[in-house]
Amino acid sequence: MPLTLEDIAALSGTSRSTVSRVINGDHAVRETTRERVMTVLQSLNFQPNLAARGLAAGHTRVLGLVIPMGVSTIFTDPFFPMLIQGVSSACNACDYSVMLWLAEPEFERRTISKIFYNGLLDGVIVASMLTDDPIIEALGEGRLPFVLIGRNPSREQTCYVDVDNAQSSRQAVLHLLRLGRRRVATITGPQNMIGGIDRLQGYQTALRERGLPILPELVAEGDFTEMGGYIAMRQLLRARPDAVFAASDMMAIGALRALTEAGLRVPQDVSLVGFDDIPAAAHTAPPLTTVRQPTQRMGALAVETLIDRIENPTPEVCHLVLPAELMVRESCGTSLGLFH
Amino acid sequence: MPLTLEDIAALSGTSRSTVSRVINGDHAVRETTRERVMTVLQSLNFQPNLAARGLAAGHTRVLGLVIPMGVSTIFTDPFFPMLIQGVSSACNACDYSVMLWLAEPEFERRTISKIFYNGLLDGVIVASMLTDDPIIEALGEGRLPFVLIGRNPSREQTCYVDVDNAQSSRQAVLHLLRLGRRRVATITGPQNMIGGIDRLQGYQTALRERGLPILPELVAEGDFTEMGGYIAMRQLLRARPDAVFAASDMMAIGALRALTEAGLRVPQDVSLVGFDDIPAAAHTAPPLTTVRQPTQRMGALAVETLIDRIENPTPEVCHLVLPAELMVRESCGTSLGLFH
DNA sequence: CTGAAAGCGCTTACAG
DNA sequence: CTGAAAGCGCTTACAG
Repeated sequence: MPLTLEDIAALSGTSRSTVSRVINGDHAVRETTRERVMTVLQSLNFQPNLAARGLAAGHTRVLGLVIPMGVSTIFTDPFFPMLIQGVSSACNACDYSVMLWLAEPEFERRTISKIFYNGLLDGVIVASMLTDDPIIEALGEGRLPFVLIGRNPSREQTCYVDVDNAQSSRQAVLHLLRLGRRRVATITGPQNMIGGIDRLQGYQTALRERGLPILPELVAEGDFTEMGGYIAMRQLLRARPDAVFAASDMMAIGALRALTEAGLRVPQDVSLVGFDDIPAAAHTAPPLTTVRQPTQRMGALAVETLIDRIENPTPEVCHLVLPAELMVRESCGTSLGLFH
Repeated sequence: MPLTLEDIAALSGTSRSTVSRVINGDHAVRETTRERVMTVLQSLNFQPNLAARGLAAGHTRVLGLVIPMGVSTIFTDPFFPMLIQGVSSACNACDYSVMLWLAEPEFERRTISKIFYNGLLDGVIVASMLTDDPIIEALGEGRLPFVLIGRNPSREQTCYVDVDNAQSSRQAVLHLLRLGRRRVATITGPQNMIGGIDRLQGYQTALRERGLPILPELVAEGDFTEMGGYIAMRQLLRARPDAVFAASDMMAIGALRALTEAGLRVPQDVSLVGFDDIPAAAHTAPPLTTVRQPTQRMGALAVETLIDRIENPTPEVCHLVLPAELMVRESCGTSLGLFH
C-alpha cells in the first residue's frame, strides 16, 4: 500500500497536520520539526494522494486542454503539436498537470459539462479557433475559469491569447507591395475560423492603405491544408497574380506545387508568402518567406493567464495579443531581383 | 456550490447510498426508485465529483499518456498527433480521461515517480521508442499498470503494442528487388529507437533472403526528419544506388529532394519507398510508395490493453503486433516501366 | 508552533 | 431492496 500522511507522522514523531504543513511549505513550522519530517519524506519518496488533496483543498492543480477535432489540419500542421508542447511545458514549470480533450465535433453540451464540471479540473484552455464553438458557449455559461487560444469575436469579455493575425498579415502584404507587386492574391483560411478571418482582413487593409482595389478573383478560400492551397492556387492562376499571400505555410506549399506545375517560377514570376513558419518552410524550393507565429509561447501564456485567474480572486479579463515576425526568405524575391 | 449526492438524495426522497448505486448502475435497486432518482439526476445535470469518487473507490478512470520529448520528430511528423488522437478517442469511448505528459529528457526518476504515484492515474501508456528510457525503467519498478507503444528489447515481459516493423520493411525491400533493383540502399532511423532498429533489420533480412550482400556504403543513418533524410541521401549518392528504402516518409521526402537536386529521376533512375504513409506522402512528385502504419489503431489498442490490465485482476502479459500494408504509388516504379 | 477534530464527496461492506 | 455508518487521504480552522 502507498504511504499516507499518518505513516510519515508516525515515523517522524509528529502529527498528520504538521506533515501536511511541511509538504505545503507552511512557514509556521519550527525549523527543526520541518527538517525531521523532510528527512522521512525524502527517504521514503512520499507522494501525497492528489485525489484526497483535491477533495480536501477544493483544487487539483490540473488544467484541461481542449482541442476540437473538427479541424482538418490537426495532423498535417505542426501548429497543434507545438501548442500542446507549449502548454505542457508551462504546466510542468508551474507544477500543474494537463488533461487533454480532443473533442469530436458531435460532442453535445451534456458531455461537455460532464467533462468540465466533475471536479477534476481547476480550469480549461480551449484552442478552438472556430467562431461558433459549442464548447466555448458551454464554458461561458459555467463557473470554471477558462482562457481561449485565439480570440472569439462573439465573446470579447473572455480571456484569450492570440497572435496579431491582422497586423502581421498586413505587414506581409505590404512587403509584397513594397517589392513592386501589384496583383497580390490571397489564399485565405476557412472563414469560420478566426485566424482565417483576421488574416484576410490584414490583406485587405494593406491593399486599401496603398489605394489598391480588392479584386474577388484574387481571393480564394482554402482550408489550411496543402491540398486546399493547391486547389485555391489553381483557381487563382486564371487571374494571373504576381504575388500570393497564403494564410498558412501548408497552403503556401500547396500553392508552390500548383505554381511549379503551371510552369511559373517563384519568385521570378510570382512572389509567395506563407504564415506560421513551420519547420518545413525553411526547406521548400525556394525557401518560404513567412510570418513566424509564436505558437509555443501562446500555449505557455495561456497557461500562465489561466493559473492567474484560478489563484487570483478577482483577476481582470485579459487579452494578450502577441506580435509575429516576417521571416524573409527567397520565395518573395527582392525588389532588385524581381525585374532582372 | 456544485450539487452533491446528498442534495440529489433529498430531492428524490432517498439516501445518498441509493443515489450512488443508481449512478453506478447497481442492479440491486428497485426500478421505480431508480427512475425517480434518474429524473432528478438528469433534470439537474448532476456531475459526481471525481476526486471524491477516486478517493473512495480507489481508482480514477484517468490514464496517463507519456511522450518523451527527446525525439526531434515530434513536431514535424504526424505520427505523434495521430497517436494522441487514437489514444484520446479510445479513452472517450471507454469513459476514461487522459492526462498528457510530454516528458523533457532531463526528467529524473524522482519527478517521474512523483507524477506516476500520486493517485491520479489508474495506468500509463508510454510512447517512448527509445530503447533505454529511464521512464520505462522507473515504471518497471513500480506497481502502476502500463503498456508501451513500441516494443522494448530490454523488457520483453512488458505489455506492448507495436507495428510489425521488421516484416513490413522486409516486404517493402522485397518489392524493390522484385522490380529488378539490385543496389537497394536504406536510410535508417536512429539506432537507439526500436523502429529504427527493426526497420533496418527488415531491410537486411530481405537482402539476405535474395542472396544479396549488405553493403555498408548503401546504409546511412537518419534521424526520422526531412533534413536527416536529405543529408543521408546525399551521402548514399556516392554509392550509386538504384533504389532507396527510407525508414520514414519524412526522410523519404528529404531523400527525394536530394535526388532531384542531383538530377536523378524518381522512379526512372532511383526507386524510392518510405514508411508511415503520412498525408503528405500521396502528394509528393511523384507520389510516394510507402508502408502504411496503423498509428491511430495502435493508440486505441494500447488503451484497450491497458484498461483490461487495470480492470482485470490477473491479465496476461500481452504483445500486440499489427501488420502494416505496402501502399504502392509511383515513386518505386513498376518492373515494366523501369526499363523503358 | 502543534495536534485533535471536522470535513471534503464519494463508495461499499454491513445490517436489516 | 435500502439506509446508517465507516472510511478513502488529505487540508484547515480552532484551540492551546
